[in-house]
Amino acid sequence: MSTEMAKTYDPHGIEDKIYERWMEKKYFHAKVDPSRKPFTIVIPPPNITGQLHMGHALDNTMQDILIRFKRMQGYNALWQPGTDHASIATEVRIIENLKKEGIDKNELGREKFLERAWEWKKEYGGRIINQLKKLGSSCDWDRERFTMDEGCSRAVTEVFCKMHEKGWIYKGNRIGNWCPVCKTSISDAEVQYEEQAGHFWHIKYPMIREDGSVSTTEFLEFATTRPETMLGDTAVAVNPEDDRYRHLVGKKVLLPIVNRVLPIVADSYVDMEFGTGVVKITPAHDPNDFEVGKRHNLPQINILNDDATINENGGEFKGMDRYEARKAIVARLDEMGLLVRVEEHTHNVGTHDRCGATIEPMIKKQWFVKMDELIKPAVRAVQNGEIRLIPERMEKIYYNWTDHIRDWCISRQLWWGHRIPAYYCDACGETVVAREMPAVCPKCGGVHFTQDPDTLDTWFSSALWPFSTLGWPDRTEDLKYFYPTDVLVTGYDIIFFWVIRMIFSGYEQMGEKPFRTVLFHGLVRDAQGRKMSKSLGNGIDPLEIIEQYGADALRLTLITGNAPGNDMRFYMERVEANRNFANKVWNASRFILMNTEGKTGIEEGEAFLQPVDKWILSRLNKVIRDVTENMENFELGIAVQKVYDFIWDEFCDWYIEMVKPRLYATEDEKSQKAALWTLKTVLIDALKLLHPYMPFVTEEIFCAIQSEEESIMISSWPVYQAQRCFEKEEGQIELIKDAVRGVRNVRTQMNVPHGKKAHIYVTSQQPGILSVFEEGKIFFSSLAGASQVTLQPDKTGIAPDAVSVVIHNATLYIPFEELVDIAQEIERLEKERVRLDGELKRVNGMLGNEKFLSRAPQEKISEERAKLEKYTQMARQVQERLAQLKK
RNA sequence: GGGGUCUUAGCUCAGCUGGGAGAGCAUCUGCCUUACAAGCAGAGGGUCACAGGUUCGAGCCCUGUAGGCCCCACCA
Repeated sequence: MSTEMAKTYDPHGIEDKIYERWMEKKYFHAKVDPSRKPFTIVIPPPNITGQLHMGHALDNTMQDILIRFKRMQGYNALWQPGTDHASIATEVRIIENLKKEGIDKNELGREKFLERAWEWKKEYGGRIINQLKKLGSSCDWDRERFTMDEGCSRAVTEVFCKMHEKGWIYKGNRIGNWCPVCKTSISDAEVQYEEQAGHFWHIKYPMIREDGSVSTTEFLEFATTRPETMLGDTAVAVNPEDDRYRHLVGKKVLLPIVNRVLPIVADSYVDMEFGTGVVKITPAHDPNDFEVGKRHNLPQINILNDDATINENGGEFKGMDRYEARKAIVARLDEMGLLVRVEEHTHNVGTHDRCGATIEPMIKKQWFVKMDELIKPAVRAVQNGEIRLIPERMEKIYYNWTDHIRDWCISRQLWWGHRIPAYYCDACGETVVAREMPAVCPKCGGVHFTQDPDTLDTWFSSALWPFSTLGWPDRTEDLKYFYPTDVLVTGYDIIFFWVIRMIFSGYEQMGEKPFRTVLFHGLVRDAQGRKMSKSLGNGIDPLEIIEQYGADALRLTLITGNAPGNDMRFYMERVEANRNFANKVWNASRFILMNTEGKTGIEEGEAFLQPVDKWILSRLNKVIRDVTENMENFELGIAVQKVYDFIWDEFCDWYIEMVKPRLYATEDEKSQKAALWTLKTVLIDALKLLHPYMPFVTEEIFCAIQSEEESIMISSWPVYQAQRCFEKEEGQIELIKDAVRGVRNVRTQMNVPHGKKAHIYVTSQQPGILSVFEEGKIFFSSLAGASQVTLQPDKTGIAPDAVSVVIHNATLYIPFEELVDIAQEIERLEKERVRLDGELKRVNGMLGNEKFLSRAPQEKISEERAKLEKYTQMARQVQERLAQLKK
């Protein structure tokens, strides 16, 4: 960068240029190095279909902050990147595209379809990676992985086979969730319940008499939300305790339309209080009924095709769509006089989280992972603190899931994904699960096999991500060195899909946790607090924000102003405010650069530090300590807030303003060098503290301001230094600041024009205080409009109508030429008196309380005593002044 | 039905282990002071939802009430 820095910071061009340089220099690359401590984060792999959205931006900003922080602290920091094949999401997109070309998936065939999918991956898989780069993400791109690459696929097969050998993966005929649009089964976690307005149809089935004839007078009435499922009814059930129906148990009713005879069974599942206390039982299309059916050995009659049209078991309704059939069946029942009434009814309907279609419970042969044993170490790890969840409340949500866990349905009737390594003997049908296609059937000796057509749930491979990306199942050096990883950063919305599954997979396959800490964040919502969604069109594109305001401003916006794990609202005003901060940093740096340019021997300045230099160094020192501590506790927003306040308030608004006169005065070279040295030193450390959050602007300035180090991102993190702690000077400068603020305040209140200077008298009985002001005289002329500063023990010679400012141990007087409104001045001092009286009352209340004195910590008591002393002293000064004025 | 969470300035939110209520934006008043008007200086504005309790001391801990949001379960 040239000495000519632009007046305002423009991130355009700068960001891309810096990122390219980082890449060329391989700063992101981490290699195994036993002499250094590793720090590892694996990225939640974005879908190859994905476009960067605000959720990604937040997630990756947090990870980048942690990685950059640790890298600067000297850790061998690895951020392992990659992408997810996202089986169903991608498959849906490819089918859509095929449709546009008029091609049907099934006609195309599996092989050709997969070719298309890989082409898609090639074309779009890198898109989101480039978008992550725009954000500044310092991932080790040389290690980029993909859930379906050779290594990850091998890991998947390995895990499937191992768990099958253990008996923890099994194939079962069970009722599951079927998506009739995607034509695949889905796991419980993928079902999203939506409240929908529907109907409650009250229907009655005629009783069958002892002699087998159908009663025309006796009926059993019940209600249903899905009348079409009656085609698959195989019983009606009542509660065994229900006196109304007890005598009917064992008798039969006639299922109208299909004329099937149904037994009346007793089952405690039926709630007597609800509806009529009678439930129709459809074992093939309802999970509860399925269980009831098993208990009573009821037949299961599947009435649906895979596309949710009625199959041959539906008789005359065959071929109709499920909802058409519903209408037709209701109409028929009405004709038959069996429809009692229809009620409006809102109920929860299960939908597929990908396509929104209403799912149908169906009995299918599917592969499952048995969860009861697998989950145990995962629960224990969180209980005993081996894995820490942040914020802590996530633990309860975690247990809430683990306590009610059910077996995980992992097979999907899709083509894009890891194909299940199960092979069926063409001759005898024997199932062989193996890492490769078997040569000979162990049962019949047959040599021809057909592989299971299904693929695995996309989360099956992501569950292995923390170790598959490091080389597992091979015992690689990377794996030994970087595993377990340190932090996982993700949204709380995928705790069940992903986090828990990684944890149990880590323990099962690696015998160890996959990460030490899980840092959860919330959702980024729009300014009205609504979820950003395509359908609402309220999404804000992070790339547009970066284009307009820069990545640094976006990052800061996402990281501040909300507590960990909470949702946040995204406001353009906040982005602007943060862009302004970047500009503030830029301009402060520009100022320092302008003043240091061409100056030599600045480093000599350290020997001639003045109190104000020591004050800012001491403050910086404490900020370094606090910020580091906050970051180590993952309090990222709090940490950066402190950096922000330090830079803007203390460094820019106070320190820089305070040293300006020393920079402009050339006669005192030592003082000037001390100021320049301090400016540079504080700026560089402050930039370092800020770098994880705002990597681009800090790098640009860092490179311009110094030439010793080639990049801020590989510079070392500032550390607290005991010798930079200057308590005395901190106290002195705070006193000066109080006085300056006081003077400014009265000047504004008295409407003194900005250019008008005034003589300021500082009076104090304490010589020590006067000497502080002696050194601080200059600040009053530069910051408080003083024409002259006079120090003296009392008010001798000061105009009686001078305006006064009371601070601790000193009173300042400002005589103005114009007549001062005495009444107004009295009012102002009265207000001050009231304020001080309030403070004194509070302090005296505490110190007058026996119990406080006996129980409060000593430190707190002496703190309050010091305040008592201070306020008493100030109150006395105000009183004295009031007495004078009222004379 | 089970669980979580929120209620703090006009708005959006911080407030980490209990010890004198904060920020950004907005509002008002002055300033183009040679780093920055994307700025500087100053000001106003809060019974920390309500009611109890614990404590020397509560925005923070406990109990209850009211209202909002979310997750899980899915009673046909």
